[in-house]
Amino acid sequence: MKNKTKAIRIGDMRSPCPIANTLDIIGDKWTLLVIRDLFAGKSTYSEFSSSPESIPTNILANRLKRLAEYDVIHKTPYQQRPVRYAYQLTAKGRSLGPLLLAMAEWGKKNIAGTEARMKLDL
Amino acid sequence: MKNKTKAIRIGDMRSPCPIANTLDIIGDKWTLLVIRDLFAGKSTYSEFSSSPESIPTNILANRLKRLAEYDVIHKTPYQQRPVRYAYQLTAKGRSLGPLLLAMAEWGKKNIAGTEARMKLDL
DNA sequence: TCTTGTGACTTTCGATTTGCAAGTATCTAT
DNA sequence: ATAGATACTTGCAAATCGAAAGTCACAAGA
Repeated sequence: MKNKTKAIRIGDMRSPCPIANTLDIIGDKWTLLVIRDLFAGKSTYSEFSSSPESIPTNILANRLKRLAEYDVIHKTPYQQRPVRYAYQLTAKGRSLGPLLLAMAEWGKKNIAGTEARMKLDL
Repeated sequence: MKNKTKAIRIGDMRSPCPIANTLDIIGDKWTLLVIRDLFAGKSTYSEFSSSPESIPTNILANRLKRLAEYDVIHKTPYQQRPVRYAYQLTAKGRSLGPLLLAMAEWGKKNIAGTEARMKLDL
């Protein structure tokens, strides 16, 4: 079976620029924090919710949906009765490691008072 | 004289995470496109405006202001009569090179139809 | 069985941000 | 005097955000 992930349609792109198109997937205040949590080993809705930044639940649901549509993460039930879901990074998602690392490095060097309390498996 | 750039106040941070705090400066659809343009050698308001993504002028003004406040870029008049301004990356801004590179690489590898038409001096 | 609790969302709705269009200000050139 | 360029600012409707409350499925305890 084909995987049914959404691809950005070339005609709908604001430009062919790889940076612009990447921003259309992960360019906002919250998405990369969810990705960070996934790299930190978190995988459930409630684990993401309990991160220190307190992402609103509706935003979290929206971002998880978008990331799944673009095949950056995938959602699987890890138990029945009651159904519980786990989100995991796809290969595409894991390849965001260097980007996340570059961002963390920049923040640590350039923003006073920042501190990495979470170890990421980048 | 002291430089009067805005620092993120520790008490106002949503968390001490370097990634979260970096996102509060550059985490949106447009900011990194302006940074990209700067790395491509552009420096004026009209040059940013004429990029293929067509950033709205009010958004552009707002982002340039924010980036200057956080000392990522600085604005200098490059001529009088009439006054014309040039924006340039600071050292802090130039150190975003690796992040931009990581983002461009991810986009090229993972989003079909993207193509780098601009060469950046990262 | 009734009630409480947990996980995973969805809905509501006021506040904020976006983005298109038009307007302002300064100065040069014709 | 009028037009054109650069660099913005303003107005306003539409989209998005975000805090809080509600929904749904199931489990476990009283």
